[in-house]
Amino acid sequence: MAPANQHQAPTGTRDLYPADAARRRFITEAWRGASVRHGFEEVDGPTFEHLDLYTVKSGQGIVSELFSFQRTGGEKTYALRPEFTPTLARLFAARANALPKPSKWFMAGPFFRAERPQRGRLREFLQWNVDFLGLAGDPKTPEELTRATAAADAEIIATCVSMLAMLGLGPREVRVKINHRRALGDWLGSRGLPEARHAELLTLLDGKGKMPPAEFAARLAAFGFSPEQAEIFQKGIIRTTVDDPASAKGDTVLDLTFFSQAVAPLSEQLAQAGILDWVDFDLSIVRGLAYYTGMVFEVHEASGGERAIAGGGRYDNLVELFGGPPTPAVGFGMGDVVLSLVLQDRGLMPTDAKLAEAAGLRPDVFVIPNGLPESEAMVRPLVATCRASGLHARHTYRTTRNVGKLLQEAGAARARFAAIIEGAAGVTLKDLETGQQTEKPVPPGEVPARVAAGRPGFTPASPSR
RNA sequence: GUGGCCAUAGCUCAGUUGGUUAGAGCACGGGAUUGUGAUUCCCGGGGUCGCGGGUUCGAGUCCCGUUGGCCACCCCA
Repeated sequence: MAPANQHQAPTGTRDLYPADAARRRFITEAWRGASVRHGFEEVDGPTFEHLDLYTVKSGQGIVSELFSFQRTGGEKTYALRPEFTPTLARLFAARANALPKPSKWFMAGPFFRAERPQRGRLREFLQWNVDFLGLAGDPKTPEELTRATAAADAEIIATCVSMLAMLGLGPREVRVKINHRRALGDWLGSRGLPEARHAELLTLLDGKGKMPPAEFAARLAAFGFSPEQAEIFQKGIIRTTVDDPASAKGDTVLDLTFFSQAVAPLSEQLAQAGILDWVDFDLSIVRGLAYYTGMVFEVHEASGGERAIAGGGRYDNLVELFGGPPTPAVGFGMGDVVLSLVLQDRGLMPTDAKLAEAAGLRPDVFVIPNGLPESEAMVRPLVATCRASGLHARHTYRTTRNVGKLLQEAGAARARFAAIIEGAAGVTLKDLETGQQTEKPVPPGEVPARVAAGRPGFTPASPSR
């Protein structure tokens, strides 16, 4: 793409020009806002770790999927972080005794995976991670444990939903698909499926979209499911209500009573959070075969055309695996790539002008000389005075002395005020939104205060304009 | 790692069976216009046509390789 003496960005990375950086900020600020509203505190870790940290959980097979390296002359092998959970577990394990229970943490930052880019996937991306570590109320009885677990699970899902809602997405645009690993496993066991074959079935469920329905049904038959039952799995979605959490009870084709009862406490909590109408219970949500021990969920665009917007679940064994005390935990991750695609496709990404305003990038004042040499000499001092007062002040870099052109530039920069220097007579302040301007020039020294006050004593603009 | 499609200005694209010095719109800069954000008009900077090789009197155009992009597979923590 470029001549030999030029450089290009590595595969799967992005260059961010001002408008791109503004869009990225829009997303990260929404992440941060939802996290803070729900009482999560920000943490972070290194962007690279010892390679071993990632093989503990995922095995050696993971190595080919990540960027690993050694320092020249060094012996230790590092890897750019492909996910946050191992770092999170490491952080929590190191100070577990001193940390409050529960601890509610979030982070947002860059992650790296050495995979071939395609729609919704890059090699460098941003990811928002939200985790609820420990449980409220030191539950002792099974009933207390069930209630506290469901409450934490629902809080995590609610935080995710809250962020999507703030961006203008609703239950018609995105669906939260929830499954329950342990309930599914118990149910399969009750049907007589040996535990050794559960993983095999999960893999099959996970891959249902990549094979014809007939093949899916045929392979389910090997697990003792009838074609009618296979169709239930094919559709996947199970409705539950708070009034009748076991509403699938009457389903004689696929007796899901066990499953429905297992997710009833979560349904109740989701209803209390006011987000049950965002949710489908879906037996085909598997989330790989990794470390999830209970509830798992993914957020998908309703049309199903995109990859998952977010995914997560309960991982009660992981902190212990990384050397901490046994700690129940639940969390999720959301990447910026698919989310951006969904927002763009739905027209929910604000215009550049609105992004600049939301990010606080609008200039307070744009200083314009009226063409006299003495006025031009006053531009930089006035700009400096305004900036020293804490104002966002700009001036032109153009050579033109055409005041109309310069006002146009001030407007294009979305400045709130234009300050037209009239030489020794002073400065005319113009409100660029209302078109009003000061009747008589004001002394330069008064400009910062008048701009800051937002009421610089305007009179209506002349009708001649 | 495998496969398909694609690559001309910052962006969107045109470029005839291979034929002179590669074009348009938008964007950007200057001017018409030392005094008020519009409209209009004029002018200008910008490209070794992704890169390298081959065929040919002649290649943006045809062939091969390569790099990059998009899409799918694998995988998805």
